[in-house]
Amino acid sequence: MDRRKEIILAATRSFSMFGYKATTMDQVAKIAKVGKGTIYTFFSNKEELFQEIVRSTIREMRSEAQAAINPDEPFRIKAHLALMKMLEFREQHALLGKLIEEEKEIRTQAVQEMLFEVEEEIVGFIAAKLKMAIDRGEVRKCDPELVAYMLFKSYVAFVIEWPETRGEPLSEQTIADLFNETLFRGLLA
Amino acid sequence: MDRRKEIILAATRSFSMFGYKATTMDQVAKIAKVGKGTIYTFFSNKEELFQEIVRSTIREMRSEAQAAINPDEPFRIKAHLALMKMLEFREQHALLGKLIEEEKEIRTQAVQEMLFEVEEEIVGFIAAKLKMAIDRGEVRKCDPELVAYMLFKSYVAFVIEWPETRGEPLSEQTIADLFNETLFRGLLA
DNA sequence: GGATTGACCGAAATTGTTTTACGGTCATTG
DNA sequence: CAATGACCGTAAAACAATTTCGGTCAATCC
Repeated sequence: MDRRKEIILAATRSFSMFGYKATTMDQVAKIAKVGKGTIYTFFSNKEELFQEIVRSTIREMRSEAQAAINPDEPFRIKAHLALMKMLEFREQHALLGKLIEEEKEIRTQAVQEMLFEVEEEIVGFIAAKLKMAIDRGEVRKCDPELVAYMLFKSYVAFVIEWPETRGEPLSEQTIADLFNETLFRGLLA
Repeated sequence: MDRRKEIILAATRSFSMFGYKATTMDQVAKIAKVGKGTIYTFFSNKEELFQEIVRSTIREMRSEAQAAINPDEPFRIKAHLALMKMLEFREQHALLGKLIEEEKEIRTQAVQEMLFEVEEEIVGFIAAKLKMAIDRGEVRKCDPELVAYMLFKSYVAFVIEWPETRGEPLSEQTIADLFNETLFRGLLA
């Protein structure tokens, strides 16, 4: 049995169930059935252990997004599916869901930083697809980073914030239509 | 001297300097040079006094936005100028600036509610202009409320959030160009 | 003798208690 | 009878006492 893997497994479960702050190194050691000192032979501190785990979750999210799209489809379809998939992942995945909750309620610094990395990954993913669409002439020339950022923020606004403040969520079709008739339309070459 | 006016003046100064929570009714009474009980003959409680003041600030913001635009200009110009003006007002105005700070740090409920009204005012303002543009055939048919919401959220993202996370602010020209070439372009009839 | 451990340390958070401050009232006052 | 400020109950701040936790390292084990 691989001690390092056991530690990561235990920490993942604990972070997912209790969040970053409420997870103690003693707890992780106990679940992983190792001495607390052993953890520190693999990870220099709690935050590094945490970062490693979140970053592997981010890679998982990227894989799922990649798997959700078909390279042949137009950019607007790819962007919509990828954004919806990643936003859903962010909310549904046990670890990230717990972290979002913790950020809202406790504002743990380490958590804020990692959720920012999640955001960067999503924006970066969309920016890369957008750049490809520009290169192949499907989309007009524009700053992919800025437009990807706008897409991300707008999707978050409609998928997450709108239901929170206005009560009723918007259907996925409504959101897709809205973007098709405004932003994506303006992007067409 | 008008007691009611004096009270509003005193409360405005106090809310602007110390925020909602840190303003006490004793403090307001002292500044206004009235007994505390007198305040309660005009306002039923602290929150109502606060609401009255914020709502008058909102009207002030609307006036400034209205004054900043020319009815003859195309929607994209009006929307840009109005959004920039209102976002600037929101950040620069002593009262609203203090409230934004208080919301971030203390999350006072009464403050959250009033800042939500500020947001609603901005979105409503843009939605109204958008509806007019649609009626006069300048802009394609769309849901004005949803598109105005997207505009607001995107502008906040670029004007306020981008500089906070990425360090460097974007020039107003960069922002205007970005929207002209994407969202506004997609809206054209 | 290198890997593993958990008792141990100081800092930081939590808990429990006392004191203070505050929003709102209302009997008194001018 | 409009205006006031002492007064009330609650809620928050302040303080003290206690516990918890991240990280270390001498002792232990294999």
